Formats: sequence, C-alpha cells, structure tokens
Amino acid sequence: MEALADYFKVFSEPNRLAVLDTLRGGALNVTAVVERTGLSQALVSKHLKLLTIAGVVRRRPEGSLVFYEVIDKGVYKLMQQGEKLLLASRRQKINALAASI
Amino acid sequence: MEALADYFKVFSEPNRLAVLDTLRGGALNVTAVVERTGLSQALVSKHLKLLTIAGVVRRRPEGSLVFYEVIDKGVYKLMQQGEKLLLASRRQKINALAASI
DNA sequence: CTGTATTATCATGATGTCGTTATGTCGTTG
DNA sequence: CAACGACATAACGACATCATGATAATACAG
Repeated sequence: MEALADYFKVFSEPNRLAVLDTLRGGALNVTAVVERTGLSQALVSKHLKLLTIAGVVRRRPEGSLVFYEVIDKGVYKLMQQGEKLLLASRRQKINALAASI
Repeated sequence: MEALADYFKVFSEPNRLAVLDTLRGGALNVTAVVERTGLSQALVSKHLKLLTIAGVVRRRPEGSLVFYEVIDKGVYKLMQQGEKLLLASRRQKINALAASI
C-alpha cells in the first residue's frame, strides 16, 4: 500500500502532470518543457528529477541538452482512467446535492 | 490538470488506500473499518470524510451506525493499473541500474 | 581559455498534510 | 432523562512538499 500511495503521489501535483503532458508527443529537452509549460527552469528540473526517480521518465543527455521521455505510455492510460473516475465522481456529487434538496 | 491532480492525491496516502481496501467487499460501518485497519477512530473518520468529499465513497447512516461504501468500483481498477505501472517502473529502475554498471 | 547556454542543486519561506488527544454530537437504550 | 456507544470535529505539533532566487556544474563555441 505504501509503495502504491507513493506512486500515486507522483501524479498528485498539477505542474508535474503538466510536464508529463508535454511529453506525450515524445522526448523533449528541459528548455522545451520550460517553454511549453511556462514553469520556471528550476521547477521543471526538479519535477523531471522526481519523475525520473519514480521510473516514469528516462533521462538522456545529448550534447549539452538533456532529453526526457516517458518510459511507459501506460501512465497516460492511468491519467485517462483517473479523468474518467473524476468526471463520474462529479456527477455523483451533483446527484447527492440534488437528492439533499 | 489541477482537478486531476487533486483526485490522484486522494489515492496518495497509504492509510487511505488501506481504508479503501477494507471496502472492497461492500459497505462497512466506521468501527468495522477501524477494526480491520488498526487505525485510530478519529483518523478513519477523517479519511472517510475526505473520501466522501472526493466522491469516492458514499455515507449512509443507519441507526446509530454509519456505513460507507465505494460508489464506483472503477477505483479498484485505477489502483490495479497503478500497481501494474509501479511494478513496471521497478523493473525499469533495475534495468537502469544494471546498465549503469 | 573565456564566455555562454543548458541543466542541476541549494537554501529558504510559505503552505499543506498527517496523526494524536481531547472533546462534541447524535442516536439508542434502560 | 441519564448513560452509553458510535461517530465527528477541533486544536495542536511534527513533518513533507512546493515554488523561488541564487548559485553551481557541465558542455560547447569562439
């Protein structure tokens, strides 16, 4: 349970999800991620490091650039599954509200 | 992204996952969850409240007891998908280690 | 070798989360 | 209504996480 919770924690941060989102199309270097997310360079670097440690992303230095890419695209499936449940839970909450009137 | 991150945050806490796990078989009242998890009553109550607010769990008072049950069992599928990716990422980390030797 | 671009790290402050203890609330029972 | 059991909430301390600004480390160009 502990390890699973830690794994989900990786996806529990908006900026980290935004970073992951930029990597949908394939590998990008840090600056590219910075530009596409609008986040600070230091912040992007830290999130990418965390994602690397979590085993979600692979680091590949190339010259003076460092490219990052998602290892298992199944993470996007996980996110999609999360979205789906999120929407369902919203409908649920609306129903609960309506029932309480 | 924000909302999705918040949703994943619900599953990013070991004790909360443990609580959810006790509800796999169906509705349970608070004391039953306390007994099965070994967590304090106050803590279980708080986690159940959070799960309720998140729309993951439904609260149903019955006499002096309060039963909770998972609304959409899809959350267990989400957890399963998380487990799967977690295991894959572990294999990945081992490979990365091996490659670095 | 110097300077520059790219990426990583550090130190810090602000904020959030978790768990505990104590107490409050509500329903039931005698 | 008094007492009890079940559950919820409040207050608090400990700790984790996040974002920032400044600075380091690295690779490359000139």
